[in-house]
Amino acid sequence: MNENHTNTPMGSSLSQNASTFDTERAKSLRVDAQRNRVRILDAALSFFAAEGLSVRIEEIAHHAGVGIGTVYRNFPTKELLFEAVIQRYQQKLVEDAESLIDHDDPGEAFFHYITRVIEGGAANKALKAALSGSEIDMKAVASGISNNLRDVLAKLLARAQQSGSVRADIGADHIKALMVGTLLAIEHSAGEASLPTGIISVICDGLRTQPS
Amino acid sequence: MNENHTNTPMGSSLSQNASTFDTERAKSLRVDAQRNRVRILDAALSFFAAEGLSVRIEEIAHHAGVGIGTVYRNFPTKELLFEAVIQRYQQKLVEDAESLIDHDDPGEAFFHYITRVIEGGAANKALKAALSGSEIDMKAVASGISNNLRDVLAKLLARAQQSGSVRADIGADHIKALMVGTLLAIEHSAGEASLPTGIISVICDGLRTQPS
DNA sequence: AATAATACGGAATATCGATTCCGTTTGTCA
DNA sequence: TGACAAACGGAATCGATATTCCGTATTATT
Repeated sequence: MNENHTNTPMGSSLSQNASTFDTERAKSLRVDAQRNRVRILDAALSFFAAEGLSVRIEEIAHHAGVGIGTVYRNFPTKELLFEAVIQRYQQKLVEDAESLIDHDDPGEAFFHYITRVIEGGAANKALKAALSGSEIDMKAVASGISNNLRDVLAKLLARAQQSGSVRADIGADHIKALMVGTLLAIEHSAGEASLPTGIISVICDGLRTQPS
Repeated sequence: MNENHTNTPMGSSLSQNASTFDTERAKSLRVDAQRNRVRILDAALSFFAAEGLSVRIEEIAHHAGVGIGTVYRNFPTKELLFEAVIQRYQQKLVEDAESLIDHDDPGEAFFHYITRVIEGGAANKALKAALSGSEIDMKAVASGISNNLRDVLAKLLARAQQSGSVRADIGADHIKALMVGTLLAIEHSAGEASLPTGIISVICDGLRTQPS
């Protein structure tokens, strides 16, 4: 049917392809179609964030003020829609990290960043689903995030470690896993508003250079 | 149909009821039925642990060497079967904790316990599903675990804190959330065998009484 | 051993939600 | 403004599973 579906087994380059595809494609869309595409993405973001992957396409369509068919014309699959939504979020996270790389105090930058990501993502089921790779089998998304996020994280971490504020025996993978875990831990503690702070505190303290 | 379905909104006493129900009920079963019931629970445990809630009932039935109908006669719902499986696991966790309450070194007992639970549960998707309460909406299970586990955890924690080995600004809820998160963090890091150790280490260090 | 009471297996059914299809509507362009 | 292409909406289709049902087989009871 369509061209752009090489469905590469490895997802390394997929995120690049996908956004390129999306962007270029949008230019040749009729104005109403462009508007709808954005609406769909917005609706999808809020619903995925609030309820995770289980929301029905129909619901997203309705909230976006379009029919199901329109959703499918833009995103041939629920999974692809999800990917598109996550791509956006990922983009923000990465840019966010990049803006901190030149910060004066590497340690502060590092802790500031992971705290920010965790607090920001705590209420976002879409992000958690994407990070934890659970539900649906979206290897592409997962590794897309992995690669980009991992890179900036690695930089922030390395600087923080060199400055002596973060223990040296861990790597970017640990951080990534810990962020996912913390995110999910916080979700699990839904209710007690005070828990998140304590949990983040424990994690950060555990990451600091140990006294011994 | 059956009697024992008060479907209490609050799950406080549910776990007790359920296991009582299960046990007493079993006594009046025909011998072959008793055997099948156990087989089903065993099969369900291994499948749920390995693949989470998504396994098909048919698969569990087949592995247990019985027909689908037999599974349903014992557990009217997939959810109830899952609950029964989790109840067992929970039981073990609680007993495990209780056996450590009188340990000489409260701090050691505490860290030993959470480490053990996490390492033991790392490969168990059923436990993670139960703890994180994701997928299916099993409030009963979740709160059942919450209550029992929370109680023993609270005891272990209190003693560890009194002995000065664990920071005083956190509670059992934090621990529970952290355990869930760590479990999921480890799942996410599948692959790198070295990550789990590092992650657990970070958490434990973060929980220790801080030097400052 | 015969009968009743229980359990069993698994085909048939029910449900739920993603995805397809096509007649209708709207935007673009001459 | 008229004609054509591009989009639209949403009913109908498809697929996957949980769950029901009932004729058969097994265990318990006499």
